[in-house]
Amino acid sequence: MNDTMKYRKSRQRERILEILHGTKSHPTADTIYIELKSEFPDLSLGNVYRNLNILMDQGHIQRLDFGSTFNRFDGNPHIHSHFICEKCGSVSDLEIDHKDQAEIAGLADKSGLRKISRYKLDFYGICEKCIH
Amino acid sequence: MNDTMKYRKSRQRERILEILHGTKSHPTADTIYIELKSEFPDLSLGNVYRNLNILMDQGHIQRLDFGSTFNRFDGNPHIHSHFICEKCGSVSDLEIDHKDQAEIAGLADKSGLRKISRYKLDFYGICEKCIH
DNA sequence: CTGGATGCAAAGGGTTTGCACGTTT
DNA sequence: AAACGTGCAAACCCTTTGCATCCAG
Repeated sequence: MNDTMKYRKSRQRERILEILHGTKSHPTADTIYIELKSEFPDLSLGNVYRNLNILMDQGHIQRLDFGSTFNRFDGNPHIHSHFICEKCGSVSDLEIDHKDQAEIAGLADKSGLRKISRYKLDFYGICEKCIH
Repeated sequence: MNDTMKYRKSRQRERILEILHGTKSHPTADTIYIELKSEFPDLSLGNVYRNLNILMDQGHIQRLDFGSTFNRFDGNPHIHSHFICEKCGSVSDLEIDHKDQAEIAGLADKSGLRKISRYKLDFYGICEKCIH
């Protein structure tokens, strides 16, 4: 898949993107599938995956993975940090100052000859709900 | 699995740990399996996985995952950063100063009520070999 | 009309697991 | 002897894919 391919419009794909834009929960493919199943009774999980891949290819979303067996999807395609609760598994966005981001990017440059294009910084712990 | 379980000694498990301690390549389970197959002709891939899980449970190694379909394993159980080549897929360790590490850990604290226990910072790009 | 989009079901592929046998303590 | 370790093969589970059909442009 690459961006020279052209995609038609599809109601299912539009709705998937809308869902991802309308939530901060970073849902799994299956969660999206369940949510849309009432709207599109014939919807198949395979098609959700197909459309998620197309949306990634179009640069509208990104796939997240934190070591679990399944992936999560994020309606924000730009690299940003996440906080993963090790108790309930929830994933939330984590804001980092631009200034700090630059510092982090700088760290990598210290270490050699590689050409670094991006980094991934995620935090793990116990979320506010689970802490009590 | 938890640390109240007791494990016996097993030659296969010892060798898996030796291999992980003796390489910087962060091999996959399958790579370890292939490497040990000549030494233990009856070795099964399932047993490699079982032992990798036990070694993780014992805190001797860690599992790494960078979004590929398969995991890699690291003989160094302590959190540290990696560099992943987006062309050849190789994974190498990346040293970060203690001072800088403290800074990164501090970033997370700025952002709220969560209890953060660890972070994961990995860099992606093109490695020295692939850059030419 | 042409070629992408979909549903369905099957296939993929890494990882785990049940079972009977082997091995450590 | 008791219980963990192993090989083997099957099962798991998320994800992808082949195919016939449907639908957008």
